Amino acid sequence: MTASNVELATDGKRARLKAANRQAILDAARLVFARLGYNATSVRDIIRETQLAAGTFYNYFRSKEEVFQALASSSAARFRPHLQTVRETSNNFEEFIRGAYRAYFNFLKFENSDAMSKEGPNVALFGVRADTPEMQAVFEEIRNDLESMLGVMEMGDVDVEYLTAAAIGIARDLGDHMLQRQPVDVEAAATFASELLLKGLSGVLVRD
Amino acid sequence: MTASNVELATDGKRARLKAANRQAILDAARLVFARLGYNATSVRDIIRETQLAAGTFYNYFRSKEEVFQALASSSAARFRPHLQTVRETSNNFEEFIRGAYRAYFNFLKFENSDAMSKEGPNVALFGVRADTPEMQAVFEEIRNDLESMLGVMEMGDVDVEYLTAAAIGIARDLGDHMLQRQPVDVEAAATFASELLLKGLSGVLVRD
DNA sequence: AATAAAGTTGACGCTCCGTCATTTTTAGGG
DNA sequence: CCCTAAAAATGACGGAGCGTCAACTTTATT
Repeated sequence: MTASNVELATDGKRARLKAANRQAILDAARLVFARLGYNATSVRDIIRETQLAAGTFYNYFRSKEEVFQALASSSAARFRPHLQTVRETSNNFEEFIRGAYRAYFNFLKFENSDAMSKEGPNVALFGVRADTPEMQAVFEEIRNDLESMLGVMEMGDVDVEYLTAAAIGIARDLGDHMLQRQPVDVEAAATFASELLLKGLSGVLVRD
Repeated sequence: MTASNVELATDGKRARLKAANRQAILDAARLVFARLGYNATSVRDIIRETQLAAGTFYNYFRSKEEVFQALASSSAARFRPHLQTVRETSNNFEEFIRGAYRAYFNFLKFENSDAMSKEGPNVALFGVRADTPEMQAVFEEIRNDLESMLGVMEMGDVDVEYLTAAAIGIARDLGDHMLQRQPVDVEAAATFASELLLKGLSGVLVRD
């Protein structure tokens, strides 16, 4: 290794190119999935959109599914900081719920504003039917949030797993319908979901 | 045509065989989807499970997608009578909601008890990401139910489309989680969903 | 029995799959 | 600067699935 290690950020041409190629494949996949729909897309369609050869694809991903999962994971990873901000700035359960729905619907709106997917909306996060570790992590994260915030309050008990599932189910389907309306009204959807869940919570609480 | 038309139900060997072949393909598809998962299944995998030749498949369906949609439609069609019964035997909004969730979760339990799908549960109805006309019809049906039942009551206004979306979203995701628990407790899930929605409704009502 | 109509069949040309031996590119020591 | 080893890219290859179609078989009709 040379004494003066000038390039710190990129760390050699090798790694730089590798990252660039990987990203090129991801970008191409995103584009082609949007253009043809996931099912109709072939690995060749994706690789053809890049400057790379067919075989090179398999140096980076094992299959079309794996690229999709990588996209889904990255989507979930991009969302997590938003959720983190909401968690930090919320002073109570209600604020957290409202903030989380607003953050998710906003995220959905912007993720879907660039490339319109052919097979329905929702390239992003929950709408997608991929169960990547990253997505499960978001589920667990929300579940933990709900659990701790409800625990702090002087309230009865509740099936937190079901509550989380319901909260996410509402987000998914309401999100789909929100995106189909013109113009897309994030606040309206967030308010609807929040009110429903907050009031509904009183129905599923079991007093000790 | 012969004067004495003995066979009324089946109406000739031609039609009988056609129906049998179609059903054989559907059965095979259901089996193979469950065995390999939808994405990994090929048309050849399906046809190989029958006594038919490859080309024959295309006399009945245009693609794997179309078989899947047929299965999804039939699932939705099987569910509709259950919903109809609930509608007829319910005396008020609350009974309808409780009955509908119970009916759906029950349906889900039995539809998934025979063949375990590999790529997650939910071959049935909503869990499936196919938007067949038959499925949209169920959405509209529920939407109409909610609209008319809420209209009859002396209550405020509500965004019925969003309410329907939320109700179905809850059903979908709660249903997934219900199926993963041992033993599957339909009543618990139905109660949870019903209480949540019924109480939640008061949150999304806008007084006139 | 003869003919028409409907339906089945499997082979065909095509595309995509994932692999792999070969070639090209980069890293780093002498 | 050069030379070797490791890393990575390449595209051709065997295998499989795709949807079609001309030939064939089965059913209906007169």
